[in-house]
This record gives sequence, C-alpha cells and structure tokens, in this order.
Amino acid sequence: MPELPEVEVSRLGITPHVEKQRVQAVRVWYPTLRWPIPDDVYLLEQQPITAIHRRAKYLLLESTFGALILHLGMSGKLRVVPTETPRVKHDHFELELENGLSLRLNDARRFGAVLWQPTGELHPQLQQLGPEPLTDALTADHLYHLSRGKTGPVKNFIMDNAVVVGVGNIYANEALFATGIDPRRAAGNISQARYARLTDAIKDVLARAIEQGGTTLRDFTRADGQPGYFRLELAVYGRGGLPCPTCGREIAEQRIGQRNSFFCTRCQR
DNA sequence: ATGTTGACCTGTAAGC
DNA sequence: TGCTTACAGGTCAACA
Repeated sequence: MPELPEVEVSRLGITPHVEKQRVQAVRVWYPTLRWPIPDDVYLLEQQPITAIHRRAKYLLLESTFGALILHLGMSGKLRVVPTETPRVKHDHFELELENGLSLRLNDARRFGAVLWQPTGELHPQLQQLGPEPLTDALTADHLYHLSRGKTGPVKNFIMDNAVVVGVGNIYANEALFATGIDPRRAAGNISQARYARLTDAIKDVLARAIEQGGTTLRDFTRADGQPGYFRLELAVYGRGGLPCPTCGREIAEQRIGQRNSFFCTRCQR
C-alpha cells in the first residue's frame, strides 16, 4: 500500500484523532511483524501522544519517554475506530486513546513494523536514511554527486533509501517518465541537468499524490476509509501495453531490479 | 564497495 | 468449480 504519499496521507488522517490524546492501553495482538514488537511500547501507557511526525516511510508518535515508530510495509493500514469496534483479521496492534477511539494497525503480509525509539536516541532503522524528498534536503547536486560511478539502473538508484527516501515503485516510474529518462539507464551516466529535472519531478509527483490523497491500487484507504485519487493521474504505472499519454506508443513493461517497471521507449532515453 | 538475488508473508487475480 | 501460479505499494541479509 504505502509509498511516502500514502504514509503522509495516513499521518494527516490520524493526527486529528490521536494527537494530544493520552494512551489508555497498548495492545499487541501479534507479537512479531517484520521484527518483534519490543516491550518498551508499553511505556506509552498513560502518556500523551504529543505529536506525529514522519521520517521516510516511518511514522513517529512522540511521547514522554520516546517515540513509537510505525512502518506499514507493503500491506499495512492504519485505522481510527471506536475502541469497542471488533478486531478484524490481521489487526495486530492497537493504541486505545482517552477519547474513546483506538488506532489500529492492520497488516496482512506482516512486512510492517512497530518499534520504539527512546527520547534522545535515533533508532538504528532511521540512521542510514537519505534526505527527505519534499524538503530542501534533497537537491539535484546530491543525486548527481552520489550517482557518479554507479552502474546500476537509475530507477534502482532513486528507490534506494540511502540515496533519497520515500520513492517507491509507483513514483519512481512516474518521476522517470515525467523527466524523459529511461529507467534502465545507468545512474552514473546521467547529466547534472537531467538530475535537476529528475529532482523536480520527484518532488512534484510526490506532492501531487499527497494532494490527491495518495494512490489507491488494491486496498490503500485513508484513515477515514476514503480512497486516494492519484491513481487517475498515473501516466505509466500499471499501464503496460496502453498508449503513452505523450506520444501514443505502447508503454513498455519490464522487470528492473525485480520490480515491475513501465516506460515509453520513445519518450524516455 | 557495489550490484544482484532471495527472503519475509498473505491475498488476489489470472490461467488452466 | 477447482487447483496452481504469479504477482503486489518495502526492505534487509546474503551473496558474487
């Protein structure tokens, strides 16, 4: 479900219900997702959630003794429901809040994570992350300089969280189409001018996706249950064999780095 | 160091 | 109608 826009939409959706609320109870229904859920998460009980931040695709629920870190993996979903709402299949974790609502993590594939970061520490999972794409931390110079000498495909390069965070398979395809760059091209073989345009395209496509409420493919829904509408704006992702919106040639579909990729062989070089 | 591959899991859709 | 297979928004560990 989630790339950066979907995580950000989730953050925006849950914040009004969760921020400033005291946690009445922490419930772990399934003890191991991608990693074991640490017992430290019970430190949240009786403490207020002071703010909800996002770093890469991680959500950080800040509190007195530290931050609860949530990652949605491939299939994770956050919902805010009345506490008495029955659990459904794959509901693994819950924060019961003082306002009678509960924040629930549902994750069929269990690639998601629930972690704990003590105040004043940076969790190991967050230590190797590249810059945030929607801030000035991501610059064309950064991508250009890091890419020198890299022989792997540029699509893999921009999906590497050590390079820049939050660019997943959908938006990597879209940003490369918007820039006219062939996703198979070696990252080190792209000019500074083209990285400038690619940087702008990454920022633009992510920002527009957030505005549209994210991309709903199979099952992503916002915290209020509404779908995201960015799917309607996808130019190439999931459109193999259909005409390129720019030139009309059939959109190519090919696996790059084990991920399905979509591009126009005429518009992207 | 860098690049590539397999692994983790379940649900869904397509193919036979 | 069934059964089998391939694939899915992410990331990490183990290789060459």
